Amino acid sequence: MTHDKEPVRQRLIGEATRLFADRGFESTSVQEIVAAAGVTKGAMYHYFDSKDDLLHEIYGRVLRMQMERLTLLADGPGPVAERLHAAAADVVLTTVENLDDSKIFFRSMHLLAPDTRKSVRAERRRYHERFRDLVTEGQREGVFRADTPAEMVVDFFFGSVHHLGTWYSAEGALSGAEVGEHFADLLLTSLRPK
Amino acid sequence: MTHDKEPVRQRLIGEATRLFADRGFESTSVQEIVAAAGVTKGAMYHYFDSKDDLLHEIYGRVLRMQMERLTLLADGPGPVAERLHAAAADVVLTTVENLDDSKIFFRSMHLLAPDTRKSVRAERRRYHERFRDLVTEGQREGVFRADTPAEMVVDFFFGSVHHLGTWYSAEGALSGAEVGEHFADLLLTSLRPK
DNA sequence: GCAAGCATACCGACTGGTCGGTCAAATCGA
DNA sequence: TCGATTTGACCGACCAGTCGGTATGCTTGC
Repeated sequence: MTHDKEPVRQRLIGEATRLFADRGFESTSVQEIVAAAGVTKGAMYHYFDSKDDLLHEIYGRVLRMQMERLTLLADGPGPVAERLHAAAADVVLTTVENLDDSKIFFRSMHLLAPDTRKSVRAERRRYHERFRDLVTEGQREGVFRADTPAEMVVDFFFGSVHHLGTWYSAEGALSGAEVGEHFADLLLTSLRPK
Repeated sequence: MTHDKEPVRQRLIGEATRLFADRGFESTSVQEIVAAAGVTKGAMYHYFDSKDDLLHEIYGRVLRMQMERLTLLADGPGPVAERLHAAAADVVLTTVENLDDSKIFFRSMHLLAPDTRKSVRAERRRYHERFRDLVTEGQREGVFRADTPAEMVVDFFFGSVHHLGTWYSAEGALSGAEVGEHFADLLLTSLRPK
């Protein structure tokens, strides 16, 4: 049970993610987290400065991973429509595969300390901008309609992605990859010139 | 100051909405709410059973209003594409005009007592179903593409709507009506048959 | 006189965080 | 090689403060 080989720090992050997604950040006590991880509060405060710090770490992990994958796909070869399609489908897939992270992300943002929140927002913004650049690129080339601001298209799409956590279920009929294909399809279609 | 003519009950709901949207449900104490409304806890617990009950009331108001408007537009005259367009633009507009409600809605759902949450979910579901029926209607008529499940189209669209609270600002360049038009446009375009 | 509409005073549970201490492993000096 | 010393990982008891909620009583208007 507790003789899990996974290091304590990882276990704390893992259990915290599960609990935060389930009950929310504020409704989860530090006591519950450390109990779930099979350690005590002393251990947690040995690895993290505060409960906020723990949450910050969760955000950091997600942001790093998503940015990495987007850069890879966006800077890859092929026409812009294909790259956007791939990036869109991929972000849906990784979101579904880390649904707990996603739930926490958009539910708890406002609970972060102001400075932390600012840095998370900035990181998120860079991500959105990279995505938006794909849209504007296609608009310049004329393969995407240009009468809707690229910024709004991105907000439109990521709204859908962020809200996967409220309805998607791994036990449902559709796999993450399938939803990704559908979403990417809807996005690309909505960008078709008239 | 306190001699506001607005009845205490309304004032409590109003201030609670503002505070919940700002700091979140769990980070807002009952003390803060009653202070903002210029009364004491005795007053609040006279009108509401609990803090949860207050939150429930906020959900109820939003749900009732949105359902009412959707029914009016969906059951109205005109071709289905126009009705869907109108309904989509309208829900964006009302969301933007009640942005605090929207923020609370998707951030605090998981904090409701299980029974309450269940009833909110059910109500929300009926709303989605009415919206979805518009999509299937258009698919049957052949004016919308049918290779994407209507259910998913609805989830896709309402993800975007729900997330308006995270990026839309009344001080921004775009009015609620403008965003509504753009969103409805994107939705209708994404449904165009090939 | 009697509800309805509040205020005041208070309770018990629980919170995030601290702090002194333990214990095994690594490092070091001779 | 081996004892001494330091270090990192972690425990468990304990704060001071805050929370949602309640019990009771006053004050109006009818």
